[in-house]
Amino acid sequence: MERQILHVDVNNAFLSWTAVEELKNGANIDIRTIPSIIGGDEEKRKGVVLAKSNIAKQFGIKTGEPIYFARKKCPKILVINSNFGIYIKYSNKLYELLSEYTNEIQRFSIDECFMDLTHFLAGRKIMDIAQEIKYRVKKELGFTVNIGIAHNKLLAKMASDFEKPDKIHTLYENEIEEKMWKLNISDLFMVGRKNVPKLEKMGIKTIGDLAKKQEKDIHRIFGKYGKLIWEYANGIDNSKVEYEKEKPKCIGNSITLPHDERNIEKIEEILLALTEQVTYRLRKQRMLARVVGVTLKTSDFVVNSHQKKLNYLTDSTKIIYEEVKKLLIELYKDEPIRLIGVKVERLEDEKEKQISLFESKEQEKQGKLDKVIDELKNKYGYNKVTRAGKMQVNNIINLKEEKK
DNA sequence: TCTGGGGTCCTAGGACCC
DNA sequence: TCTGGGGTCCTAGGACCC
Repeated sequence: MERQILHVDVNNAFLSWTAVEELKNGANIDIRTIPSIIGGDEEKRKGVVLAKSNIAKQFGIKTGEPIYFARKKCPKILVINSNFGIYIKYSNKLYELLSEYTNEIQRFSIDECFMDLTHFLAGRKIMDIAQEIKYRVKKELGFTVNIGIAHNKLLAKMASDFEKPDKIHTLYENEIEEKMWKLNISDLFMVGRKNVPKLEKMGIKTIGDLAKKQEKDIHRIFGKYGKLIWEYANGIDNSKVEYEKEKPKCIGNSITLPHDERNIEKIEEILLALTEQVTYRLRKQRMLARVVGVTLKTSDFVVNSHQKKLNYLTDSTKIIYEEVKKLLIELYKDEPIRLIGVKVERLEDEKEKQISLFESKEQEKQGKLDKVIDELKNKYGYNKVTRAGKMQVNNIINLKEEKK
């Protein structure tokens, strides 16, 4: 049976949500109607465009580019600092509304959901449901969405990316040639910056050009990735809407520093703050890590990483900090550091842990300490309780509220 | 020009084993 | 002297997404 899939995508999400929040608080201009962008803090060297209004887009401003460029393109642009608390609030509201239509919903990102309505149509036409969702989101939540309708996720996602904003598009198998094949190859999901020039050199300029190539040729040249994008170009995708909440496969925390840093003690202090946040989230997930890693980016944007597989599973702040500190020291070559990152991976459920008869008194003590600190953080707020003593560090590393 | 942060997945090369 | 092949595991790095 053909599946009935929707992809719901919030138009200019961070900017729209900010507009809604501002209007609710009595603002008299709607930032969606002027040249405006949402960006990170330029003073802290996080000055990239995270979202833009449609008018900003007309000036050629692109998501991901430095705010500095955006100002060159449009000197009168209004720049608003990002505020993730707001985004999570509206993301949750959207999710709740969509949940009235099916429980087979996958939160694909903070502003996108896939919905499988195959078993939830209740005699209605899928187009009617999409129209109702679009209307209700606008009326009840105050922002617009694009909705793609198709028989699989890839085509639904491609469809929602057609004309914007506030539009519904279908992309059924018999419409692929007419609606999708004419698009530039860069418009295909999973075809990014690095592979576009390679494909173009092979004479592949549109999605249709890729679709018409021999699968085996693309597979041979690009490996597994080639097979994937060839199938996508032909509208083939059998992946399911993953509506069961999945456990994370890795947890990481990184920060671009306000200034390049070459004082190793300072770097270690930041490393501790990052580790503390990562292990706090790890314990919150009730998971244990087998691999830990450190990433450094130097002032000239060269990225180096070191990781290590432990021969045990742990969620201990102290143990993981000691490991990543060793990795940092191996990695660090007395250069100015722009970014520091910590991550844990090969995660396993806490309950999988073998109960070690030989767990030392020291390990036991650390586990209890972590638990006490976590409880204090939960009670008084993450940044109020910390081991990475210095306020400077606490000020740059903030825990964003978790998604629901 | 000045370039975030959080993820997932894949690949290549080297170590090591039989 | 000059010398296998296959498999697994580990690590580093990179592509892609939003």
